[in-house]
Amino acid sequence: MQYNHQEIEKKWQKFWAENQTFKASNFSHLPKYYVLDMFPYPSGAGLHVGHPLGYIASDIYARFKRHKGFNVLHPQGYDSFGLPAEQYAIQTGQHPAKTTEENIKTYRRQLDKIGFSFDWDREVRTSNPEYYKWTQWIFIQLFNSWYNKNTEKAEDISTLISIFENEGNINVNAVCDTEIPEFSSEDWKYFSKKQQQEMLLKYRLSYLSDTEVNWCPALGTVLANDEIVNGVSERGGHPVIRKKMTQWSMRISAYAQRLLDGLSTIDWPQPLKDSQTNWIGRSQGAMVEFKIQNTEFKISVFTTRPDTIFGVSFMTLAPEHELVSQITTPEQKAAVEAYIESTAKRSERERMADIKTISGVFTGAFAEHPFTKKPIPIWIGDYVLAGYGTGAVMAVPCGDQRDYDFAKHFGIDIPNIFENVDISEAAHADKEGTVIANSDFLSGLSYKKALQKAIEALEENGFGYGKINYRLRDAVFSRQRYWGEPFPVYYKDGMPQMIDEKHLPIVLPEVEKYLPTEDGKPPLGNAEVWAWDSKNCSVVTNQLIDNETIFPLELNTMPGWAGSSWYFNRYMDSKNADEFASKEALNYWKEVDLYIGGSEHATGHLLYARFWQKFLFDKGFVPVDEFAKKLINQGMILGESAFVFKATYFVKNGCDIDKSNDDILIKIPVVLVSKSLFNSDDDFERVVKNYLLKNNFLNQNNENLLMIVRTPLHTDVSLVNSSNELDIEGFKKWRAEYKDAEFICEENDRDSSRAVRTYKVGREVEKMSKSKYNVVNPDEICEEYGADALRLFEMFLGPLEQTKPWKTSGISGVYSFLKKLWKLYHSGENGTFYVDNSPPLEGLGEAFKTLHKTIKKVTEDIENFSFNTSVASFMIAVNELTALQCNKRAILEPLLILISPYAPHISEELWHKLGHDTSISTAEFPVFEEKYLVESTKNYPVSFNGKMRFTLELSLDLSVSEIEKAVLNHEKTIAQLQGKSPKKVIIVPGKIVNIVE
RNA sequence: GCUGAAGUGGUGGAAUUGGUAGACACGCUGGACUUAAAAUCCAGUGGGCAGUAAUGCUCGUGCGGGUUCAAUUCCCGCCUUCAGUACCA
Repeated sequence: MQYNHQEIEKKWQKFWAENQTFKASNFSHLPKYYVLDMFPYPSGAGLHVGHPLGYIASDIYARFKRHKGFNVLHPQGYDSFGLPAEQYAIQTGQHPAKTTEENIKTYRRQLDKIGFSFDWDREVRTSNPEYYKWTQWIFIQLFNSWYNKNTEKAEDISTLISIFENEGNINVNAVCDTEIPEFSSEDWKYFSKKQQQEMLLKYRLSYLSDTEVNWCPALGTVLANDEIVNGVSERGGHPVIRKKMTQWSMRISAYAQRLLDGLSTIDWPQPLKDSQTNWIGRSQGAMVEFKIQNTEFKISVFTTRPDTIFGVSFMTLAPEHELVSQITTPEQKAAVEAYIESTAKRSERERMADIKTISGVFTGAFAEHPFTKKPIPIWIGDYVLAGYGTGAVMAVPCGDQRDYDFAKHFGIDIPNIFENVDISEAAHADKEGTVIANSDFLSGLSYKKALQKAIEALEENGFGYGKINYRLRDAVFSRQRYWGEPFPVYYKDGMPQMIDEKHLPIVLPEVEKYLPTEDGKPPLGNAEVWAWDSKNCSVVTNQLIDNETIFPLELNTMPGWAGSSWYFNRYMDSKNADEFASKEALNYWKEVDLYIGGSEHATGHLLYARFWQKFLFDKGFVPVDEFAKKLINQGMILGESAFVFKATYFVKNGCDIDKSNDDILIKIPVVLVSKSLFNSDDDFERVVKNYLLKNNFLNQNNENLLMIVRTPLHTDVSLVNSSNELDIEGFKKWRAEYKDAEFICEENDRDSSRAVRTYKVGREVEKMSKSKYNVVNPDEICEEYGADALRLFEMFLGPLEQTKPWKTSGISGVYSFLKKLWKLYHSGENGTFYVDNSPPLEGLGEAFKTLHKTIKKVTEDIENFSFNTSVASFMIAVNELTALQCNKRAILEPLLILISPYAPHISEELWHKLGHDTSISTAEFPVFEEKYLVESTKNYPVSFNGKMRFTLELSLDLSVSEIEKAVLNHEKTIAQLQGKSPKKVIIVPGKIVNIVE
C-alpha cells in the first residue's frame, strides 16, 4: 500500500474536528500548559510558507505537552482590525468587515490544511464587537484609574478624589502631567465640575493631551516618522506639517520601572529584553534649572552628569522649544526663524540619523550658571529633540562628544574640568577613574563622589534635584481611522465622558466613505448615527445632538495594539459575555507558558501587553502581572527569488550617430539570456552580440556602436522547477510583453535525437513578498507533499530562531523520509501493513538502541526547541531500522509517538493501523531507558599532537594505564612515533587518547 | 553611530561543561531498473598532493593573534553580513 498523504491528511483533520480532539477544558486535574502564537493579521494575500513556521513549532510543543500528560490550551484567532483592510475599503468601497471576513476564511482554510492542534472553539477576533466590548471596558478602567507612587500601583480614581477632598493635591505622589498647580481641599470644593474633571484628567491613566503629530493636510491624516521622506509624505509626496492635536494617551510611563523590573522574572530572549530595556531607557541624574538673564524664564534640563556642571559652556534647545520665540533677541530673530523653518521640514528620524552635519543658531540670549552665575550662551540645534527629556540640554563640550563637536564647529569655549586629561582632540566621556578639576567644591573628587555632591548642592540651593528619567514616552492611543475599536466616550461641555459599562459594546457605525471628512475630521465624522443619548443610553442620529442630553461621540478609534494587548486572557474564556474572562478560568490558566512570535514586536505589542497586564493585575482583574512566562522569537523565512536576464541596449556615445543607429535599436528583439551562459557582464555582452550577429540583426560594422547592459527581472518562482529551469511558455503567458522575446538557452544535445533547450534562471535570497514573485504558498506544498512533509521541512530548515532561506527543492528529503517510515510498517506481501507482535527477542538490541537513542535526543531537542535536529534524528532512526529490517511492534509503536508531534497525520494513521481506536495525541510519550545504550567498548580516536590518526576499539573497563599500554603497543602508534618516545600521553577514559610527540 | 544576532563544503545546516569537524538532507556524479522518462534503489561526493590500488600526507569552521596535550567551541583585536534603532543629554 502506497503512502497517500492527501487521503490520510483529510481523514484525520476531519476526525480531529469531529471528535474535538484538541478542545481544552477549563477544569482538569492535569497540570495546565498554555501555548500561544502571536495571532495573525488576516491580510488579503493569504499565508505564505514563512507564516506557519512559528505555528508549527508551537504546535509540536503543544502536542508534545499533551503526550507528557498536560492539559494544553493552544488557541488561535485574528488581529482583525488594521490599516490594509481600511485602505482596501477606501479604494473599493467595500466594508472592511466584509473583506476581513473573507480573508479570515482564507486563513482558516490554509491553517486547517496544516494540521494544527488548535482549539478553534476559543477563536477570537479583535474586530468582533463581543471581543472589543472588553477592549472598551479596559479603556474605561484605565480612565478611571490613577497611578499612586506611594503604593506603586494603579488605584481607582475615587481614592484620588477623596484625597483631593480632604487635603488637596499637595501630598499626592502620582504619575501625572507636568506642572500641575497646587491646590487645597478648599480650592477643590470651589472648583467647578468642569475644573474638577480637567484636573482629574491630568492624573488618569488614559487621558487627553495635546500631542505633536505629523499632519498631512492633503491626505487628511497623521503619518508615522517612516512614512515621511524629505519632509513630504512617502505616498503622494504631499507636504507634512507638525501640528498639535488633542488625542488620547496612555500613561505607560507610570509603569516604566516595573516594566524594567519585570524583565528579570520572565524567560524571554535576551536581545528582546535588551531592546525593551533600551526603549524604556532609564537614566539616573538630575534636573537642573537655569535662569535666563534679564527675563523671568527658566530652562529645565535633565543631565546624567551633574558632576560636570562646571564644564557647561553653552546650552542647546530644540528648535521647537516653547521658550525659543520668547528669548530670541531681535538681532538673531531672522536667523533663528530661518533655522526653525529648515528643521521643521526634517522628520524626527532624519534628524536623529544624521550625525555628521552640525547645525545650530545662537538665540542671542544668555542663561545664568546656577553656581558661578556666569552667562551661558543659549543656542538652538536640531540634534536636540523636543520630545525627549525637557527638549533642552546643558552642553559640556569637554565631556560629551556631540557637545564637543558643536562647540568646535561654532568656536564656543571648551573649558576642561578633568584632571590630567587631554581634550585637545576629543571629549573625555569616561567616568571611571576620572577626577574632576576646575570645579569649585567638586574639584579633586572622583566621578562618583562629585555626582553625589553636585546633586546635594543643587538640592540645597534649590537649583535642581536628583532624578531618574525614563526615555519611554506615554503612548498615543488615538487613531484617525475607521477600522478600529470605537471609544466608549462622548463629549459633554468639551469634557470626555465614559459610557457606562453596561451599555457596551459601542459598535462601529456605518459610514458612506472611509476617508477623513472634508474639514479634516476622522472617518467617523462621516457617520450619521454617531451621537450618545445619555437618557435612553443608546447611539442615535447626529441630528438630535442638543448638548443637553444628547452628545457627540468620540471620532477617533483605538490603535492596532489595543486589541492585542490582552487577547491572551480572553482565550482562557473566550465566550464569556459577563466578564472578559471568569475568575476561575484566569486562576486556572494564569498566564501563557510559551509564547512564540516575531522579534519585530519587541517594543510595540510586547511592551503594551505587559503594561496592560500589570494594570489589570493592580486592579485585581488578573492573577499574575506578567502574561507570558517564556517567549521565543522565530526567525524569518526568506524567499528564493528567480531572475531572467534581459539585454538592454544603448547606442554608445562618441560614435558617429546617424539614422541607421536608431534602426539598430528598432530591429533588434528583446533578448533574455539563460544564467548558465554567463558569469560576468562581459560574458553576457558576448553572448548577446553573438546571437545578434548570427541572426543578422547586427553586422560587423555596427557591432561596436552597441552597449549591452544586463537587467535582471523578477520572475514568478512557480514558473521555475527545482533545477532552476524556466517554463518559457508559462513565462510568455504570464508576461505578455515578452511573448515575442528571444530566449537564449543552453543547448543540451547529448542525446542527438532530442535536443533539449533549457533556460536557467538566476537565484537570490530576499524577503518573501508578492512584489518579488517569490512567495511560496503552503497550500501547494500540502497538495503535492502533504502537511506532514511541510511541517517536517519547515523545522528541518534550521534553528527556529534563525533567519533562513526557503528552498522548495529540499522538501523531497523529508517526503522520502515519510515514505520510508510508511514502508517500515508495510513489510507484508505487496507492501501490505504488517508488524510483528511477538515480544522482543535476542538480537533486537540494535533496534532498541536506535529507539532509545532517538527518544533521548528528541526529548532533549523538544525541550530545547531544537526541532531541526530531531527531524534529523528521526531520519537516522528510520534509516537504521530499515537497514535492520525491523518490523517489531515493540519498536515501531513508541517510534510513532515520538514522531507524531511533528508529523501527526501519518502517525495517527499508522497508530490506528496498529489497532488503536483513540487518537495518538494523548498516548504517553516514550521514556528513555539508559540500559539500552550501555556500551562495553569505545572506538577511541587516537591523536598525535591533537591530530586524529587512527581509531582503536578498546573495552571501557580498561584502566588508564591499560589504555595507555594498549595504545602505545599498537603498531600504528609505533609507526607514527618512529622510535621516539612520547613526551606525554593524555587519556580521557571513554573519550579520547592524545599522544604528545 | 549604537544595540543585538550571525559568519562552517556547491546549498540548508550538525557538532560547543574544549576531545574523531562536516551528522542529516538538498544538489551533483556514476551505476541498477526502464523502450524512454519519472519514481525507486545502490555507490561516491570539503580542497590539494602522492599512489594502479588499499591508503597516506596536507590544508581547512570570516581574518590576525593568544591560552591549551587538544579550539568551530575559551580570551584579545579586526573584517563582513543581517536585523533593530533611540544623538535619551
